[in-house]
Order: sequence, then C-alpha cells, then structure tokens
Amino acid sequence: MNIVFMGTSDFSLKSLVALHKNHYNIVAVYTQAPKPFGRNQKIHKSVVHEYAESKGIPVYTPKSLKSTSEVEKFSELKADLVIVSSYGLLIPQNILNIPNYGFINIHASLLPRWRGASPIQSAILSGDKESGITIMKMDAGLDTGDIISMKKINITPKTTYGMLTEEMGNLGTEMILETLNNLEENLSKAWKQPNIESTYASKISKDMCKIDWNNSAEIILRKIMAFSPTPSAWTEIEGIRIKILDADITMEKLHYLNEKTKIPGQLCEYGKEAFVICANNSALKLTKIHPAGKNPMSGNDFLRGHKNLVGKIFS
RNA sequence: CGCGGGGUAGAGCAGUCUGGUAGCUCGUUAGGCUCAUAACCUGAAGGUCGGAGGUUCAAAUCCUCCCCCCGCAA
Repeated sequence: MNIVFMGTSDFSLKSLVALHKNHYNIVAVYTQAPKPFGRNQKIHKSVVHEYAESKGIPVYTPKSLKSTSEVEKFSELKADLVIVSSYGLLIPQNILNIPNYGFINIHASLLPRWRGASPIQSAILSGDKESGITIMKMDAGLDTGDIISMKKINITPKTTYGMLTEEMGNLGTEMILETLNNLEENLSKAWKQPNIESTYASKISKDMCKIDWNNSAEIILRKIMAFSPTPSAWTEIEGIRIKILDADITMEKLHYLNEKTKIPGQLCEYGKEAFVICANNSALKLTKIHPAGKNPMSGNDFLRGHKNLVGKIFS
C-alpha cells in the first residue's frame, strides 16, 4: 500500500517516525515550504522535512494544492492512502478523491469541539477538563469528516501546551497505527460528527498572547499554560518585555496583598517571592519568567536584581 | 547585511558615559543570638570582569576584531 504523509509540526513528526519505523511504504511526504525563521532570517526546513530527507523519502513543499500541476504530481504518486497531521494547507476535493482509501486526519481535539488550527491551545485557554485525539476521514470541510476513533486526555490547571502536545502526539501515533492495523473495517465503521456543539480554534495571534491583568488569576494562568513554552504569554513593566513561563495562583498570601492598594498588574514582593495582582482579589506568584534579552529565571531571581520595580505596574 | 538587549563570584544585578583599591542583594560556609527558625547579628570563602589584540603610568571602563546567550520581526 502506498502511503503519503502530510504534516509539519512536532506533533505530526511523531506519527511519521512511527510509520517509518513500522515499515509502512511512505512514497512521499508533503510539508510546508522552508521559510526564513529566527534571527538573521535564515531559511529553516520543517522538522518533518528534515526527518523525511534524512530517511530518503521524497519531500514536496507546494504553497498550495489547488493548481492542476500539483494535482497531476499528486496523482503520479499512486497513493492508496494519505495521512494528514497538522499540515497547514487546505486539501481540495479533486485531490481528496484520488486515493482508494481516501485521506485520514489525526486531529488534536475531541471533534466537533475545536475544529481548526489551534485545538490544543484552545482547549487549555477555555479551561476544558479534557481533550484528546480524533482520527477521522477527511472531507472538503474544515475538520468535519466522519470519525474513525477518539480517545481522551485529562487537562489539569497546570497542563502546558508543550506537555499536552507531547501526550497528544504519542496518543495520535498509537491511534493511527491501530487504525492502519485493520484499515478497511475501521473505515467502514466511521460515524458522522454531531454538528451541534462544534467550536472553532482560530490561529494564534500576537495579541492573544499578551496578558490582561484585569482578568482573574485563573484566566491568566490558563493563558500562560496554553502558550508555554512557546510563543509564551507576555507582559511589560517599565519598558521591559517579560514572558511568563510558569506561575501559581496564590491563596495564602492574599490577606497580605489585600492590605495594599491593589492595582491589577502590580508587582509585589512577599517572603522574597514575586507576586502580581490580578482581578477579583486574586494574584499570581511568578515562578518562572523570561525577560527580553536575558535567560529564563525564577521570580525570586528577577526581584533580586530589580528591587526598584516592586510596586510598579505590569501592562 | 532585517531591528534590538545582554555576557562582572554559585544566582540576579550595579559599576562603563566621565579610566584610578571589584561592589550590591541573595546563596554557600563558620560562629553568635534564640524555646526555636527559612528570622536577626558577626566573620569567611568564592572573580583570568566572555576571548584576543591595541591605547595608557594605569582598562570591567576607551579603540579594533572574534565568540556565546536572548527578545522582536518573519
């Protein structure tokens, strides 16, 4: 069976590696084109691109699949099945129709909740208690295909995007291998998504990552977790831009904080630890932060060199 | 040549502009105080100031080149 793999991120890489190690016949890999990335505008290939190349698998990086030349190239691969995992491009119907077994997608949410680009971050941001992986047959809609299988993962208040992505990647890999084990039967048993209760996870934008200290500590903590370790929730104080990598909602020090004139975003020190006031009489203890131009450090360390900032306001 | 911040004791920083004894807050360590302590007091150890060259009577500081870390942007 000829398999084509389409994916770009670390999440998808795990599945590709597993497929390759299990000796599936991967005839081609599609991934997003190399882009200028990082300092000095160096061109970087995607992790999937690097891996496929190192294993001698042909790599395709079209900017779109809509052109007739791309459709022709694809049909020449004589794919029987395509596995898609956080690829990043829309797949037109005339390509979906080509493989006998169609397209299968590994999606990192419990569909129909969180269709779209950022299912993992969105689940954490909105405070979901659980998420998971859905394996589905792809159709022309955005993550609207029939469901082949679904498994859950718990989310705690301290689950980060990085941690959840790791777990999701492992689970997705496990599930796609199960699916392939008994492909025809699994495909025939697929069921329709309920169209109620669907939600969409839009792409992550810059402003989404900036912290609004007028929210409660709980909401802010979700944002920190959803964007950790990257791109990171951030804030600013006295012109210094600071990423917040980890924090804890603090209860025991609230009585102390309440005696002060609390302003949301105010940096406080208590028992050598750094706190920031949030809305509704809540506060966050800064446990790991990353000031621009510096290396990541604890809140305590930051205070040691910046006593003058105590009492100032994050914005 | 995309824009910018930084490298000084184990950690976080000041000192650089204007050259003149290597500092601060912590940590570590020895002792003291205390019913006791992560609190307080007294002492100690711990630095080739990222590297190389240059200027100078004298360089963390000024000049030249190099290395490393990071933020933005994409």
